[in-house]
Amino acid sequence: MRISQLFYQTLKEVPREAQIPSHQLMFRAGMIQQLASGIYNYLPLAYKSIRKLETIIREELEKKGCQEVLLPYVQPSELWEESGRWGYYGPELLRFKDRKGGDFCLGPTHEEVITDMVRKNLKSYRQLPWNIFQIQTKFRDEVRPRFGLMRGREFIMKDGYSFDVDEEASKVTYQKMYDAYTAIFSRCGLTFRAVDAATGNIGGDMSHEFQVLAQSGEDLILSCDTCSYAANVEKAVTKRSEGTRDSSLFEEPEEVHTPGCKTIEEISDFLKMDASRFIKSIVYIIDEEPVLILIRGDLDINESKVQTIMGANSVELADDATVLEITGAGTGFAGPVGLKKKVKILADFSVTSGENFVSGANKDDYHLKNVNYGKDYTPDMLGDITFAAAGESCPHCDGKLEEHRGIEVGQVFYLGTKYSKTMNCSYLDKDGKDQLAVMGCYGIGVGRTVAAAIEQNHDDDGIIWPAALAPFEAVVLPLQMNKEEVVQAGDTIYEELKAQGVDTALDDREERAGFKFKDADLIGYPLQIVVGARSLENGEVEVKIRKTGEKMNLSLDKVASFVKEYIDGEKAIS
RNA sequence: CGGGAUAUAGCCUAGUGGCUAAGGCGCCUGCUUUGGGAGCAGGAAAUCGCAGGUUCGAGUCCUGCUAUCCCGACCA
Repeated sequence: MRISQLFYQTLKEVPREAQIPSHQLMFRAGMIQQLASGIYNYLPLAYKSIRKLETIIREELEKKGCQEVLLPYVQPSELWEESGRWGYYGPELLRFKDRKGGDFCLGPTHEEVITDMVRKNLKSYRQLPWNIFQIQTKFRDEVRPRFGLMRGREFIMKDGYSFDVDEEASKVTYQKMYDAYTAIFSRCGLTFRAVDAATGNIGGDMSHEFQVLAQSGEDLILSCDTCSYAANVEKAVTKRSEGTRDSSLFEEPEEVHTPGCKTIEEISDFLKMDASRFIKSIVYIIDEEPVLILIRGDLDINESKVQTIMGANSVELADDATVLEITGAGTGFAGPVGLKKKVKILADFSVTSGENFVSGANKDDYHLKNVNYGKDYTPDMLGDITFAAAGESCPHCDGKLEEHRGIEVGQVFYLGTKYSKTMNCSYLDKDGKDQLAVMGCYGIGVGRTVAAAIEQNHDDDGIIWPAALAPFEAVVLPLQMNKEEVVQAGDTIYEELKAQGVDTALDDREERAGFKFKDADLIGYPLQIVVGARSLENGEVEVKIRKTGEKMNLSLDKVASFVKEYIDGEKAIS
């Protein structure tokens, strides 16, 4: 590619909107343009990187026997009603009507469509396994899109779905996909961790996220400093169980007047007691049923763990009216004592250690002192529903958990029969009996992975592309465009590199040397081949390695082979 | 959805009720220059987010709307 013809423009300044390095740099390097909140144009440089990632994805998936399709991104409501998700998928699902008044949505994911497609073709166990994927634009009307390609509303995603005869076969497929993902992100030259993940409302009961480690990551992950355990903070567990109490220390409950003290902070200040001496009692609506959740005052409820423990589809806070109806008091004065018959109670292990807690009294402006687990109340369910934290023990070994920030670039789910059941996707087994297909699903955020690569690889001057994702692997920079021999040498090297199969750009613009250097650093070509009058006198050019800043002089006849070798070496790193 | 902020040329900004809306980056022309975003001279480019209002006079004040960003809640 001759850069004089490339559709792009680099900028010295960034719009105020761009907040994180990948967004700023992609903007400055002329890779993306915003069209609306969370919706972007991909310019040639960005799309080249995206296509390179897509190629890696295709190669690795095809090695595992996956097949590529392309499904519609406009989907009829009927399928979503069948799976039940039309009802409880929120406004994130962009819905609209066609001219006949029929309900449609833009696909945020494709479980429904793929399951429908497969069930129409699936007859016999002999056909399975099937593992089908697509790379396509998705739309999710995120409440708060941000950070450029990191969290867009419209984004490119690879989504794949597997269909197996039974759980055992499906778990083999899951492992294959896990391995494929590991290979994909390794080939991209990314530093990442595969972590245990929550399954959210896509359902299923086993999942890993692939997290690229980066400061600006939106996800918090915990990993063991000793073994391979790593998990999203939503899912991370630590060694926890029911605690112990000394019942000889139990005192009788006693009401205490606490006017206006609704939050743990207020009541803790008012009574001059530490937050850990309180039981936080919060009413949730879990699958339309109220549940009172208890946790120690200094801890937070991990809704994801609640969802898992309850096997629920939705977990949300109850509104004030519901709280009043159930507890007989305004929000802020709920407590477990005396509510046993009115509402189901879920307690965290944290309330089972120690004695004489303070909780709400289910009476406006009153709290109850000396509340004891097992004596004054007994929850219906007990479990670990708090967040794990750095410094706690690893659940698998004696190590300690440490904290990292991560960007979720991929996720694999074991779905079981969640969708094949509601949508009746079945086959006949050897005995002629009807069986449900067992499914898995597997996603990669394509644009996000490219952005994550930049988050992880940049400096003050610009992007430092891993060779595998670089829009161009090398750039040739003729410094004096008015000198025939420089232009000639540049052209020759450029042609040689292309002939070697190196994806090369030639900066043939009538610009000064400094300008070309700045642009090359910003765009982040892994190698810069500097053709200048000075070194050309010795029959040499200078090669700069963007990653290390290292510069070396090479004779003209050695350049192409050096570049080829270097790039191949970089791309082989995994 | 709650809280906060912003909206002036393609981009970054100045403009604090009063003359023709100013500067930098970028763009075009010419000259000069050619190893780290050069210099000089000239030029094009703005319905000051939209609508209404206050005022002799509004980019500037008020109201409404829209869009964008930030924090939080949310997020297969």
